[in-house]
Amino acid sequence: MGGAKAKGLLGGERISEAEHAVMEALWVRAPMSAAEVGEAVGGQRDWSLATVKTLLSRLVAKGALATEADGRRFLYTPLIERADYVGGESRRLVDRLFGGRAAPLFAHLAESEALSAEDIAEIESLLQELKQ
Amino acid sequence: MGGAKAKGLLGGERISEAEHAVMEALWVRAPMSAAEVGEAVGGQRDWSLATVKTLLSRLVAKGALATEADGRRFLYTPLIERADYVGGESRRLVDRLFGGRAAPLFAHLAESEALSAEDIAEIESLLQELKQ
DNA sequence: GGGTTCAGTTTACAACCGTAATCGTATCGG
DNA sequence: CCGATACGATTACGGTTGTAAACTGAACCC
Repeated sequence: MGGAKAKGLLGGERISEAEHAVMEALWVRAPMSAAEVGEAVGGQRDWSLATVKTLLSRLVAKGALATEADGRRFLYTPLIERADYVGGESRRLVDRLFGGRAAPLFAHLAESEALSAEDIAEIESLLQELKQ
Repeated sequence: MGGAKAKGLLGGERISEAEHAVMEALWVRAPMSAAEVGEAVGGQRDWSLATVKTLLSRLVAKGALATEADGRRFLYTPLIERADYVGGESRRLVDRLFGGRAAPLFAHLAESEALSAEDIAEIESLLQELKQ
């Protein structure tokens, strides 16, 4: 289900951190107008509407968002799936810091107490599934 | 073992990706001169020595490296530990993409086949330790 | 001891990022 | 019909990053 070959971003353009916040809003609900996106991210970041518009434009330019005209304005919709983005970023980190192996990442998270009891239980059951 | 209070980078300066490659070289062996670092990273990136020097200077400015005079040149040594850097970056990713929970990260890595059989075995034994 | 060499420092410069203000124009209310 | 609005597009601008050349001063070799 998606992620297999869907490369996303044409040419390997990367999504910046601020842009990512905009994507998150649109992954929650889409399509949305610029104003709606501004309102949606308003809780997290303190951006002027102008800033949101700039980010939306850049994301469209990067091929991460599609626009659909709705009267005099645009509605924006993600062109890449959150799962693909998240997977890509995770992989990048694992590659860059752990030589592509996930186990050391796990060890680090565990060591730094970033794992809650629920996390551990959850991961355990995931492992059970994987082993089948 | 380190990481407890060793904050690293003064003021929260971030290490860029290119700079990180330099840090990796110095985490493997330190101290090293600029020329030695250039040689060490030569395999990975195709940088001119000038580029390496720039990166070293920036890292010193950021408080990530210490310099020690050795005749007419400097020897560079990391001021932050790799474990701290890696831990911080991992945490940042988990916070940004998974709301701070590590389990979904694993779900993603698992789903995207980023987990090898060894990874799974290794994580399993780590889990056993954690549960004690 | 004067040129060559080597090392760090300064300067460069385009792309990208965060953050916006301004501009131009289509629309809407009166 | 006209001014106020609401939008997207254009322009801005300082900081960071990647990548490197030019500069400068010290050390070393004839």
